[in-house]
Amino acid sequence: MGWKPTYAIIAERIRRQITEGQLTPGSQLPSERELCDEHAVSATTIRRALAELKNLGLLESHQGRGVFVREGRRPLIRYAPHRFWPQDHPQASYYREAETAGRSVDVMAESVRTTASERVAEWLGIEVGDAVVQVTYRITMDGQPVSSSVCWEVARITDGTAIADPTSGPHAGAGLVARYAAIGRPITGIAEVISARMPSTAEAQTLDIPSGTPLFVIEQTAHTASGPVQVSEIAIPADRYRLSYDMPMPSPTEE
Amino acid sequence: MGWKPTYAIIAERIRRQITEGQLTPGSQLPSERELCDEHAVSATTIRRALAELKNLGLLESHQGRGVFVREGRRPLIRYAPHRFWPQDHPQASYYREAETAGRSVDVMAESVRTTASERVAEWLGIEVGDAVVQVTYRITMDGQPVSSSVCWEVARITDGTAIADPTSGPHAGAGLVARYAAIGRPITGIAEVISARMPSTAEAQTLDIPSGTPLFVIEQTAHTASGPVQVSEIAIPADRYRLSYDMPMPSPTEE
DNA sequence: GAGTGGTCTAGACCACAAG
DNA sequence: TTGTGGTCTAGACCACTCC
Repeated sequence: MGWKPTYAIIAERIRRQITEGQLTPGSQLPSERELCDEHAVSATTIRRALAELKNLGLLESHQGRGVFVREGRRPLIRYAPHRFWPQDHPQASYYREAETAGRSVDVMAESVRTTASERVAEWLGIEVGDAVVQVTYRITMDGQPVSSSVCWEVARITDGTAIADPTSGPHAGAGLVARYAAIGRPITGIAEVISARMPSTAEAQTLDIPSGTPLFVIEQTAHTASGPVQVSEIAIPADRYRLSYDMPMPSPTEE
Repeated sequence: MGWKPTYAIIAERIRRQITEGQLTPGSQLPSERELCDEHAVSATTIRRALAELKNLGLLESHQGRGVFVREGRRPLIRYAPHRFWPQDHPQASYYREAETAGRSVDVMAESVRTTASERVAEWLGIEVGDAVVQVTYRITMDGQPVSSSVCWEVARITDGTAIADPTSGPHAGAGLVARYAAIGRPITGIAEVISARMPSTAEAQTLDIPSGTPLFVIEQTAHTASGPVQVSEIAIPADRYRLSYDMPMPSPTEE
């Protein structure tokens, strides 16, 4: 029962060196060859031990340079539902989040006009093949990508209005509540469904996700009185954000 | 640029066999030795390819038996804030969730009286060392653990009331809103902060988490008019639940 | 060029499951 | 007993980084 494989023992040793401060964030570990001698095991066993710790997000390796103790930036907090409210400014909420965190934000957005897939059609309550405006976003803060998302809007509703193209015009960069308020279709509610999974290798690459870090996937639906008008699939590496939801209870006096 | 390591190519091949239905959920793969011959590579390379897919949650292996395609149960949905409302029944919400999913639920709860740690004290707005009631829950559905949580309540508030011990008395098994309503301290709001990370080996064991599945960690705070009365740290394997949040917007005219 | 991590090989031994 | 996955070894070659 008490037995542990060698690689796990070594991983535990190194882990303790990190938590006890002998290995500080950003510092470099001895090379794999040196670790082999130090622990008197073969290279594969050392590699297996290091792989465990990389998978836990404690180490990161760079080919040709070495293995280093990861230094984690504090995750931002994504406040809901506050983030959706256009308080003083109608700007999209990540601008405020970056500002309060003292980070510089960069947004890449591309919009294309396309037709609804089966999934999007059902989600938006329209027919397959109906025209939709699809926008892909990629948001980086201080050069680090923090989210990538795809967003679909019903073209029939926004066509000919000031918000027809989310990436240009007077309301570019505005939050969705402000945008739909501008065309007289106020958002009545937003629903989010959160899942978490490991990123694919492609996602890990484009979002610069260290191994061992999961991905939040948020399916967001914005409703108006006449039905959903915008849906988004938002991917956020879980080491960049925490998701906060504030849920006030209606007072029991009127029950 | 286009080069991929052998193990990645093999992993991709096997992955395609799964997505295209040649390997059905629950079915067994050829043994590692057979796969070596089939793909003309060494055992380590095959193992590396299988490790990738196990890490993605597509495969699971059992020593002495073989490697199998995992069959995933559909994740439940945890509806917030609805789940907190004591609609017809004051029962805790997982009972309803299990019922609608047609699963049998089993709850293990243990309460102890202890003192507040620094973290819990700050969280609850009390002093370090103040008396708290700590409850640990472990909820299983159809024999599969779906969450484990630790919950702290301010003893000064509940002492001497009908809800002093959350695990016994007339309100055992009731939701927190119902419980605090019963002592005349209605919950005015609930806040949740969600993070996701990979489980530790201990967590993976007790929650029966397959490798490659992250863990939701929810920090939940229940507020009354006079401040927080209960905080919980809830751990949920991300393949068991999706987290839904419904956020209606107050209409600009009234309410 | 020297040192680093990344990949791969061929083979050994072990623990576990099933007939 | 046979076949399975799990661990480990010793050594090779490659790609990358830095001097």
